[in-house]
Amino acid sequence: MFAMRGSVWSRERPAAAPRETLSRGQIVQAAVEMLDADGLAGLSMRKLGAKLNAGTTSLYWHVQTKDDLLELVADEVYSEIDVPEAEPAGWRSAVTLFAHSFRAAILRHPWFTEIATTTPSLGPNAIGLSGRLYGVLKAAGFTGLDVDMAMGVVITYVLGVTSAETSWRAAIARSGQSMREWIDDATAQAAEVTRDNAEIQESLRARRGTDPEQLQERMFTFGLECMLDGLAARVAT
Amino acid sequence: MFAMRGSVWSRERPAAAPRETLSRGQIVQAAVEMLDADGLAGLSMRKLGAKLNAGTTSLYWHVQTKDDLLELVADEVYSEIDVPEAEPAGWRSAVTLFAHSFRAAILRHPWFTEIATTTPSLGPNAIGLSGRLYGVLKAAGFTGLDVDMAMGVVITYVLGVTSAETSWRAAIARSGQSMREWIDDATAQAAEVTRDNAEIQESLRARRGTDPEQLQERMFTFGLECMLDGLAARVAT
DNA sequence: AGTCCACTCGTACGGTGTGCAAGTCCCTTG
DNA sequence: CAAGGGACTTGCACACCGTACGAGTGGACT
Repeated sequence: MFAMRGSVWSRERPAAAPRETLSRGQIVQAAVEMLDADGLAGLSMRKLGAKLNAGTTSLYWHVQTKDDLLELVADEVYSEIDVPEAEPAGWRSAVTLFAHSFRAAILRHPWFTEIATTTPSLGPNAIGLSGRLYGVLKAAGFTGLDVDMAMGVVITYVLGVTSAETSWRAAIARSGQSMREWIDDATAQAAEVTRDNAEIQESLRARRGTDPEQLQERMFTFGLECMLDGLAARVAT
Repeated sequence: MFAMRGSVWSRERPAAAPRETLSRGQIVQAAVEMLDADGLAGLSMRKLGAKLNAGTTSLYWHVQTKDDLLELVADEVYSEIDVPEAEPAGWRSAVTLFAHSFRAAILRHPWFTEIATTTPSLGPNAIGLSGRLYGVLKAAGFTGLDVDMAMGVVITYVLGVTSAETSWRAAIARSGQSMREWIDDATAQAAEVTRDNAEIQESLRARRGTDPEQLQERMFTFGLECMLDGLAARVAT
């Protein structure tokens, strides 16, 4: 042929350029985007393949199963969470910041709770995070099993509260109603069931009108403070 | 034919017996049994129909959608939970008993967490339970929003901790390993990732051998006590 | 030039939830 | 007793799912 070996034309792309290939990181990242956009129920291997311009089953060379992928994706979220050092500001402040950072990450990725409450977190980021939190609590003066328990209790508290939060946000989104409408309906339903309890009726009426998102955050810190009070009472100063 | 009208044979069943028909309660009960046996992933409308000797789509006359059925089924769990009165033993004891009763119910129906962290609980049993808990806390001296927050915080704490617990139990069951093996593997994995953190290494080594189920319960009450300490400090005596 | 291996992908299988329209039974009314 | 109507059941079909499998392809090595 015309092009000789070594001529410019014979290798438009650098000859050594390895074939463009899918990678695990690429897949995980695309999955995160898709989850953020469509939620857990909206993620399918077929759609994910299409989004990456790849055949559906190509993904299965890089990832054993969809559940495995979800574990990878969940571990990605842990990488977004801060665990400050205990040093200058004290353990209580560090744990508080951690908790808020955790909550913020979850609210950015609401699908996270569904995965995290279903499969244990054993990815490197999750374990690394535990390690740092462990350090903070140990430095705070907790000893023996108390370190593990304090850690577990804080983590699961955050997960529990935010699960509740994301679940009703999702329910509202599913219903197609506005938040206001949905809450009014739910309150009406509650009122119906508890119609013989005057106190609750009054409380339901009283709470109407307060911003639920803000209320949710207040509750989060309220419970966190309670928890931390209890922990503080159990640490040898 | 031989049998005359009115003879015993012509109507084995009392003639007026209305056609045997599916009922919502029947469906819910069968679903609970199936869930207890096979977990959430093991429940399908087809299998449920078969179990009830009914066509699959017959169920859809009594229940709008599978998700609706799951809500009904979850609300059934709430009916198994005790909320003692605050009266003789004090609010703290009542809430403690409630929390343990809640946890016990969840451990009996591990699939519950997956539903409860996904969809808000608005069924009559759930709301009724909230009402009673509300009464306890109000009687304890909480006022205004604090009642709601205290209630929410306790409920979500229990849900959070037990979610973690059921999730690793399920993971073990899925893996086919024994609990001991699985934990050893997980610990090894954690050790690998945190290999440069001497404190954790030591802690991991120390915890090997303690019964994880018992440890889980200790952690549950540990966190609960912390929470209650914090709450106690916030209630006007 | 030939071999090997990392990687891709089309096809197919056995499931899933559920909309739809036809059917069956019983109770009520004429 | 006949006819009508509504409560309830059901088979079929659709669109979608996760993934096992085996054939294919391209680049790097010998």
